[in-house]
Amino acid sequence: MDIFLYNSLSKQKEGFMPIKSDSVCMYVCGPTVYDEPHIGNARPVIVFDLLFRLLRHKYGSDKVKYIRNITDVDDKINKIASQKYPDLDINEAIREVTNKIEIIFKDTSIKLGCLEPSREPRATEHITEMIEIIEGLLKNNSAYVSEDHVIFNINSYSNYGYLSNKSKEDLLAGARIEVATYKRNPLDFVLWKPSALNEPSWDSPWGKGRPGWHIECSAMSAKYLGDVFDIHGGGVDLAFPHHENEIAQSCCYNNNDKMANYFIHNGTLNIEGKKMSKSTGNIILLSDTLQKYHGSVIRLNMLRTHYRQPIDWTERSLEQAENIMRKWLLAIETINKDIYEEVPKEVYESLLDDMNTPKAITHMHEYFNKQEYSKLCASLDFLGIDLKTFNHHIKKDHKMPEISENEIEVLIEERNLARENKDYKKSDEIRNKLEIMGIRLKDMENGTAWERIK
RNA sequence: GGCCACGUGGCCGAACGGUUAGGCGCGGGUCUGCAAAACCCUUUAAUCCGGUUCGACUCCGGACGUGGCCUCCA
Repeated sequence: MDIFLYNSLSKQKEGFMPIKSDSVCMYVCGPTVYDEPHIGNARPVIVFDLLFRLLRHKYGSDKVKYIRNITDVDDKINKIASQKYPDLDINEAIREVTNKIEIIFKDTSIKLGCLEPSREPRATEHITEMIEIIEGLLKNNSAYVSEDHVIFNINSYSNYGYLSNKSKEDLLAGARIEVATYKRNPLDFVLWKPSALNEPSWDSPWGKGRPGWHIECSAMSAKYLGDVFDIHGGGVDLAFPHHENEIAQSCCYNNNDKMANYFIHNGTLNIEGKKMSKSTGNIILLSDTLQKYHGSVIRLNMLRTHYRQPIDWTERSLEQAENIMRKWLLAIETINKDIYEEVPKEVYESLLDDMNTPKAITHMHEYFNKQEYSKLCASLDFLGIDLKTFNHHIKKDHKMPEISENEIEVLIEERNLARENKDYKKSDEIRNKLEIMGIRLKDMENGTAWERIK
């Protein structure tokens, strides 16, 4: 059975055929490490982790190469670095910022149940490769030097705009771009730019400077995956200009008509019905959400929406996801989780069909209803939804009440004594008292259990 | 203004040219001293206007709405 994926190049679902029949190469645009990861960053991380898992299942875990870059050269980074560490040398300050954010990002990815990519190359470690491509583009007349900048000449690539379905004419017509004096054409973009003293810089044939945004992906994807590879992924907002420019650069440099065979884009994310936006403060940091919800809940909530659909990220949907998780967890506790179980057919086939996770989750509800808990468990495992640590998360909650466990136990005993004496007024008082403190009692056949409520 | 995606029941969210999606929530019930949990039952749909068709939520056109990209935010 083939994997079917929606290819942004052809604008349709296609059966996936890798270049080499027995292995797969995938490149995904990773984070610019200048600020703490937010919920919007989580979507591509989770979506492409799922694709990685799916490909590994089909082709073998050692047959899939997944490269996710780390963009650690960017003017936003410079700004933050000089603000945060005004006393440090700019390069050291930048390293402080990027190292710190990179660690948080990786730690967060793990909490979201994501496997580590095969490699996470940093842009600053590939300046040489970028310069090499830029030199080649100059030789080709695909680029020109102007006012110490190296600029890509858009007219040297006839297919420009194909991926994002834009014509050069339309782009020019709608251009609100302030035309920089060093650009011959407003759509031309920067490959290399000069650096001021307070900006990071590397030596180059064009003087001390730094790379433009797009060139790093062309350089790193070629280095680790080859001139043409199977899958290039990222958020749909990257299709233009980022991926479009990458394609133009890579194809002109290699004299190819393609960079990757499949471009896969995940949809955008809104928060409580409104556009996510840093400037208006409509943004949710993953660290905040992770304090309230386990990573598995975030992951399940993300996968309840098909990856190409826009998601409206709401507190309510998160609560729903958590309800489902709790329900499933209780069921699964009754079975032996250590018995290895292959991913059930219905779930696997749903995922093969352009990663239809909502459909897969529907099947999981069916398993639950039919009490086929081992199938449910295997499905969760395949989706990377980790029940074991979710389990711990619930138990951890129980250990951190504002009143001590001892005090709770004492009150429970007191209440049970009252119940035996049919003093229900007193027993209800105790129940209410605990409820106010966030402790809910459950009278089971073999005693009274309690749990923290939110 | 240009290009694109989407608009399903209280909420989330699929499939499909003709048959009940599913989940969450609400309501009712069983259980319980009362609750909670669990289980059972129940509820409802397709933004609007045309067209194609024996038949459209599903295909086509238009309107309206939401969102994305065109401004180095995934």
